[in-house]
Amino acid sequence: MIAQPDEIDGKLRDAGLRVTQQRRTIIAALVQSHDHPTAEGVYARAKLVDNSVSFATVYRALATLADAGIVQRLAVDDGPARFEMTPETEHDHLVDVESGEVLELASNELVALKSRLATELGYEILSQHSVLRVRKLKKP
Amino acid sequence: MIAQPDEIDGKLRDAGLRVTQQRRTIIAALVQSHDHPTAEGVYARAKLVDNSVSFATVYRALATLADAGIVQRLAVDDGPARFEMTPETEHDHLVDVESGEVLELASNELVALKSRLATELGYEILSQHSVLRVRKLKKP
DNA sequence: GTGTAAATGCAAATCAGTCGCAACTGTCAA
DNA sequence: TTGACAGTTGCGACTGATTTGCATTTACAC
Repeated sequence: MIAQPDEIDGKLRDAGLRVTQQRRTIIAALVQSHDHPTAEGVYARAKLVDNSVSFATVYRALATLADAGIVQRLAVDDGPARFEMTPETEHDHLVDVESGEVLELASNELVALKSRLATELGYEILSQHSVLRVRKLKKP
Repeated sequence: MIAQPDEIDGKLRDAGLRVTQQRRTIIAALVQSHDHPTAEGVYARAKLVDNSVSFATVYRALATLADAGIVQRLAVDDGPARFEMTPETEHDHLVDVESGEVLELASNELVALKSRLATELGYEILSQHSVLRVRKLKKP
C-alpha cells in the first residue's frame, strides 16, 4: 500500500477534512509504519519529519481520521490503542504474547460469520475487530 | 450459574490464592451481576455488603482473578473495562452503542473458526474475545 | 499459637487520552 | 488576490481509569 501524497490529500478532501501539513505528516508516518504503532509511536515518527507536531494534534488527527474511516483504531486488551491505515481487505489481528508482534489475520469468513450472528439477534455491526492473543505452535 | 460460597473458596484455593473476605465479597458481587459491570460497578456492589472494601483492592482482586481465569476482563473500545465471571460456554459480546447495553453472543462457530485460522498460521490461541459495536436493526 | 509471605487500605502517582483557549491557516466567495 | 471565518493547532492543564508505595493486617503452614 504505497500512498502517494496526492492520494492522501484526496482522501482527506473526500472526507470533507482540511488538508493540513500535520495531517499529511501523521498519515505519512502511519503509511510507513507496518507495525501498528500506538499514538505515541505515530507521534515519535511524525516528529522526525516535522518537529512542531504536537501530541494533542496526533490524538486529534487519529480520532478524526478514524471517524472518517481513513485509519483504523485497534483496541488491544492491555496497553494503549494501536493504529493502522485502513486496509483494503478487512482483517483481524493476532498479538504474539511472547514477541509482542502484531500479525494480520485475513478474515472474510470471520467477518461474514459475525455479521450473520449479529443479524440473527437483530443487530447490525457498526464495527467489528478481533484481537487474538496467541503463541507460536511448537512443531515437533 | 449460582456459585455457592464453597465453590468460590474452592476456586480460589485451586488457583493457589488466599481466601480473603474481600475476594469472597468481590466474587459474590460479580456472580450476582448479570450486566458485565465495570470495576466501579463491582466496587459499588461489594461495598454494599462490606463497606470496608477499597477501590484498590477491587482492582487488584479483579486482576488477580482474571489471571487465574476465574473472571474475564472485557476490553470495550470506549470506556472502562468490564468484568464477568468466566462463563462455562465461551461467548463474545455485542455492545449496543445506543443503549450502552452489553449482550452476549454465543459463538462456538466463531471460536472454532478463529482457532482454525490461527492454526493455519502456526499459532495457538491463548485468549480470544471479540467486542462488536452494534446497533438495533430497524424492522420495517 | 507463631512466623511469614500475601493481601489490604489509603493516598499519591501514573498512564492514556481529552479539553479550553488563544493563535494560526486552509478554503471559499468576492 | 484578498479577506473572512470556521476548522485546526499547540500548549498546558485536566480527567478518568488504573496502578503503586508503604505501613498495617491477615490467611495459612508449621
